[in-house]
Amino acid sequence: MARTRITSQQVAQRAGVSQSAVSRVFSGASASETTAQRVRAAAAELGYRPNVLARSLITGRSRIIGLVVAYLENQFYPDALERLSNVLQARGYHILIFTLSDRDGDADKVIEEMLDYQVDGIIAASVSMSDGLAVQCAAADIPIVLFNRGQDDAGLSEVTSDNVAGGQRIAGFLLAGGHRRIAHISGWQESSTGRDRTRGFHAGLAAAGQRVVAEIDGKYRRDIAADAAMQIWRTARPDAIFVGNDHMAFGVLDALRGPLGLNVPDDVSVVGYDDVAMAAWPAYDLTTLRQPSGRMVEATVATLLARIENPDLAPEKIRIEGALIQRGSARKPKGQQ
Amino acid sequence: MARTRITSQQVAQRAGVSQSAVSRVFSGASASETTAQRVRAAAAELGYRPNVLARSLITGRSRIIGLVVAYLENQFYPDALERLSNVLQARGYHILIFTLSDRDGDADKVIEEMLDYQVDGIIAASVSMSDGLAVQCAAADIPIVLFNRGQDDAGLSEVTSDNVAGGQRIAGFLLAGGHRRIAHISGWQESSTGRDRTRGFHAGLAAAGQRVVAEIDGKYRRDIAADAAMQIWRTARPDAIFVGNDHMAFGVLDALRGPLGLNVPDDVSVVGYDDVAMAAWPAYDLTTLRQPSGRMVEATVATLLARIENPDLAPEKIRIEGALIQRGSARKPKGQQ
DNA sequence: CTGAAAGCGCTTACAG
DNA sequence: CTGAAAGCGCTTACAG
Repeated sequence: MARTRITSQQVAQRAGVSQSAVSRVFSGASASETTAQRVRAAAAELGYRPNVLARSLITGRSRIIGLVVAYLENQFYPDALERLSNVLQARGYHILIFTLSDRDGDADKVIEEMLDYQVDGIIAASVSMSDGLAVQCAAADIPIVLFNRGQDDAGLSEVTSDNVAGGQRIAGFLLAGGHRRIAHISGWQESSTGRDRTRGFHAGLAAAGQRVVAEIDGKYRRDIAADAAMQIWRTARPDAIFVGNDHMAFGVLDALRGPLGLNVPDDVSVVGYDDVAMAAWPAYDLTTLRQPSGRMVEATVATLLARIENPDLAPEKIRIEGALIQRGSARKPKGQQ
Repeated sequence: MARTRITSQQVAQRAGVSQSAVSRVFSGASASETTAQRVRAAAAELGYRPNVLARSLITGRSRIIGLVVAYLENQFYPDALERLSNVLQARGYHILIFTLSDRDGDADKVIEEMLDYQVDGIIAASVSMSDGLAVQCAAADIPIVLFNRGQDDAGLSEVTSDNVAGGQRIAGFLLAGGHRRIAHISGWQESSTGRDRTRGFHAGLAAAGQRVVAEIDGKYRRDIAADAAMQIWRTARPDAIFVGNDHMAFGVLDALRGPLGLNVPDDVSVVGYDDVAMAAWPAYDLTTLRQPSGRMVEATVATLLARIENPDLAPEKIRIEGALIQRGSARKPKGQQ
């Protein structure tokens, strides 16, 4: 069976008009009402729909947004992906997905493939990228926005929460709760989010003349974080642990309550970062700093589409405030319920 | 700044060959070694990469696979999505994502949009589709495979686990464990997976002269399932509950252990379906029937690409066996540890 | 092996 | 408003 999609030519023939006329009614250009009706009737009978790829060849707009994702096991990302897709779909764009097989590394190679598909813009979630690559995209005039990751040097747009302020906030909260032996299982220190949260956290402790009693890089991996929790407990006996994201915090809670048989928060408080849906589930009931995924997605799409429509716009660095969500995994400050 | 991608024409000029020659070396057609070298050198200097969209216009192959997804909050799907993307990417295809905003409903509209993008094939995960639509895809000669969903009437490919056998297996397991008041919070009964698991479960109970003491449709939603658990406990006092998927089972466990203060499995056993990563986490430690996501993905890609490359192939219905994974949420049969 | 030419399915000036 | 024509960036017979 041959692949036989209907073309505008065939519609034109059936409607008794020129192919250009058909194109005009489907691209919203001017056409008389009678022409439009005949074209639409013919198209409906034939089941015609314009070939988006052919259109994009001439318009230079594919209406495809390339999305690089990793860490899909961290609920924050599927959630963001779904939101991004919905918002973009509503605005007539679609997402072409690129996953990173080996964690870091070849974001660059993947972006080259995106360019092959003539994407109108790129969203890189939880991914950094080489400066050379950023330059290449700039040269090709493809707007990029980093989602939940920052990069100082390159002139890229980025949308993050205020991770430094968040880390600081958590330090203040733990201190106010009377914790004095505070440990940290950090987010991956090769990522801006990991570094910023840690930096803010340190600053918050330092402001009260304190410092962490132990610190290990959890690298955003559940298993590494769980091991880190065991080790930190054995060596430092903390009364609180700030974990660099919720995904790791769940592993930490499991390790603390399971193998170690500890009571959270009586023996030790645990605070995460993100406020993914699971953080509210009774099994974890995790105190955490919310990254407002919905608002981050809206900002991402807004700035990306704005730059697609107007390439002269400068890159933006957008920082969204998040709230501390107090649940049961951390002792609360006195005088507060 | 104008969008200025390099074209094969420019490479040809720089290399001192014809545009066809450039095309040949990049499409793998025959070319002399000297020509190939000059072309590659010129391309490298200019940063040329072929325009995939232009290529697909003439070859009739976009190397884009449309993927419809929903239920991304159920970890089974992001996991499958990541696997699908990796496997397809390795074979030179990429995924264009389409999310369903309102649960059921307009899978059809979304598929029309996919056709506009000239996708080479479609994977519909956790989605059914109207027969009319299936016919339309057949007419356009676009292979479709339903992932984790079946549809009897239409001549579509599908990849599922053996849900009937799975439901039956779980019934046998619970019976062998000495349970006698068995309840069921079913997977969505408008979906083939939900229906099949329930059917197998009923059959398994019936084979031992038993039937469920209570049953509510959880519709694959955590909150509905949690409410159902409360209601079933109040009205029927079951000693075991089979929940139609893991995602709901987590909510059921939270409801049983939290508000109801029950001990699982001493007061009541709980069994899920899927074996998502979280099922192995200590907080849930869920006994469940594994759907082998990796094998399902491989089968999906294999059958889809086979039909893309050879359109005469008939649709396949592939059923993959899953194992029962015994963990701590359900009492085990006597004489077994 | 190689170049000139036709053509994939559209959009968009250009005349009329 | 409308049609004929050029052209988007490629691939692929067709001659040579």
